[in-house]
Amino acid sequence: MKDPCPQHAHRHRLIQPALNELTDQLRRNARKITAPRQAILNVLRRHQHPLTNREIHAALSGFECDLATVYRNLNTLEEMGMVRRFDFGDGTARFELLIEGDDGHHHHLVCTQCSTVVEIEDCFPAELETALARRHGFKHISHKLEFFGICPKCQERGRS
Amino acid sequence: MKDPCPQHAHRHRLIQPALNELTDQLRRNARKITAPRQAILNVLRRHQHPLTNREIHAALSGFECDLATVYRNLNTLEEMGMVRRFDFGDGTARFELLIEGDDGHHHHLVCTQCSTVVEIEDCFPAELETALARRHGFKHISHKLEFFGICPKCQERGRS
DNA sequence: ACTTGGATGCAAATCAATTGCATTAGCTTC
DNA sequence: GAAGCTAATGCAATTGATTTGCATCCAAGT
Repeated sequence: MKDPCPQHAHRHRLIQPALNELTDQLRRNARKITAPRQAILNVLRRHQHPLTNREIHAALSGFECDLATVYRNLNTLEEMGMVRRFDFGDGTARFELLIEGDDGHHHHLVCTQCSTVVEIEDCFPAELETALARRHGFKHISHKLEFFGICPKCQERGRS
Repeated sequence: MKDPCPQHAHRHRLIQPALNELTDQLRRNARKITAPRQAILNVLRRHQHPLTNREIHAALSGFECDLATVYRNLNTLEEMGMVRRFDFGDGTARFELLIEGDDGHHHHLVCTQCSTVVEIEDCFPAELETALARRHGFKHISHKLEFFGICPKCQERGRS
């Protein structure tokens, strides 16, 4: 099978979890294995970069389900810790499938012109974050971090 | 005049720009000095922490203007670089007045229970960001970074 | 004072996301 | 394998933030 998403070939982690592993996770969480659910997981499994609800809905190959069902499922999948929600500040949430055992913590570099997404390995330094929490007396601290810029291709286009 | 916003007394930078400095900035940008505009700037000037359009609209003391006007003004003020837009991921934008000459770059620590906001001095290390941009060939790189956690007061409340 | 284009008010439209409700269909139990 | 319970779904309507069309108004320049 060829890469389902060539423009995101630069993504590092390209493990495709087997579908039955995913359904097992559902079972363990006392969730029913429904057709929409499986179709959605299949889409997420094949496109391992942040997808909007709408994109997921559009990518449901063959099988159709209501957009509201996609929204509902991504919310429950997030609660279950099977997907991670990202916010690129454009008003629509994006989701990525998580690999079991991996908390999926990572960030993105997004092109402000063509929306190309690169997965980033860097993260805000943990010791700074800990110090920050202590300094202000906060507990259970976390962060949202995304980078924005102009990708190489759009720089080319700009010059032409 | 007492602090207009006691629960944000921990905010460090509490310079209140004079209203006429702000109107000067408008003039320099060929913007008309209108009553709604001044009222909005006045609100931002008095409450130097992130405010939603709705909050700003509600805080317009005495003077009333349409909510759409608030939205339009914050967009133009953002274009002019007089305010900075923040996104805490709750679906509504927040704005802070910028001090002239300061690019206003900073981040926040937000309580996920009571929404208390603390301004943060830390930032993602510039050298890491530069390296990141170079590594992926991106230009004009920037980032969005916000921290979330449980504030001291809510920790108390939780225990009781 | 006169003119003009930006600014405003008001209502309607968008757009993402959620929700109420009747119906359907997994999954457990017998 | 049928019965029963409840989650899950489809569909339509709703919410909430934000934008926009349009007629009117007014700040600023001449």
